[in-house]
Amino acid sequence: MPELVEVELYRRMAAPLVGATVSSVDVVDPRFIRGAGSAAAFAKAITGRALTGTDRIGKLLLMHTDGPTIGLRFGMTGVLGVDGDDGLDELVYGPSRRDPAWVRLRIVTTSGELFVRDPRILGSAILDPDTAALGPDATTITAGQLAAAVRGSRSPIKARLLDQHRVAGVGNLIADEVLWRASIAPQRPAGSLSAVEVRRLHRHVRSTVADLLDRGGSHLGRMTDQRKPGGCCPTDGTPLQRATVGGRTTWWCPAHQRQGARR
DNA sequence: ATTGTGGCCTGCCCGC
DNA sequence: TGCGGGCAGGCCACAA
Repeated sequence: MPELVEVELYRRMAAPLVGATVSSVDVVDPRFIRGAGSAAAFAKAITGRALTGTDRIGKLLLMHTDGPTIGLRFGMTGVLGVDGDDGLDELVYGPSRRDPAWVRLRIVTTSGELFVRDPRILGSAILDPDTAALGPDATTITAGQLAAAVRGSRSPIKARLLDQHRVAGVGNLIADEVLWRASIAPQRPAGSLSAVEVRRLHRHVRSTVADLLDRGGSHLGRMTDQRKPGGCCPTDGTPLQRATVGGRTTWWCPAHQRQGARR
């Protein structure tokens, strides 16, 4: 599913359109538009505007104009296309087909066309999204910021990583990969992590996200393909365990991600 | 304030 | 062969 990694790739696809002008907007499915105003109001607000820049905070893609900023969220199955070219071949948990009926939004510009295909409509488009509520982006989060996000909480550490208000950009697959690499059990109360563990977690958040960007997908981690019944830890061969943590399906290695605090 | 839960939305896959 | 149930999870509304 689109996590920070996919959305960053989408942003890079959209970046060449900066400088172009929006010539027309087709809200194919009005359910895709969130926030105040109707689909018609959305189209009217950005038609004729010049695209002035792209940005990304966590999983939120921002396209600035000389008017309102366009915010795009991709949910779990959303894919961005530019000029009819899908940048990503397939999404984990997303259908591999490319049914034209799943296109929910189309923005035509003087330099090319941008569209969002989202079968389940879990994504959305919104004007001038509230970005203040998002936590620091996982690609650049500092050790101090992560420590603040974790401190004093009884929530499972995984739930804390998934909370976009605390850390922006980490989704279910990245969270499992990070905790696996950091040798921290996902259900550990966040506030129970030692200072050493928090620093270790911070290093792994930053390095894992960078690594997954290099690999080109949040599903391309070292343990991701073992997140299935019968899957084993790539490091020590221990059968991975599965449970719901923070409301999400969670896989971890019971041997090297132990419940008790370590070191 | 924090923390947890259910609903949205639909394609896909398994078992009958 | 068709059908129903379960599952996937990002995000938001809502409850305690």
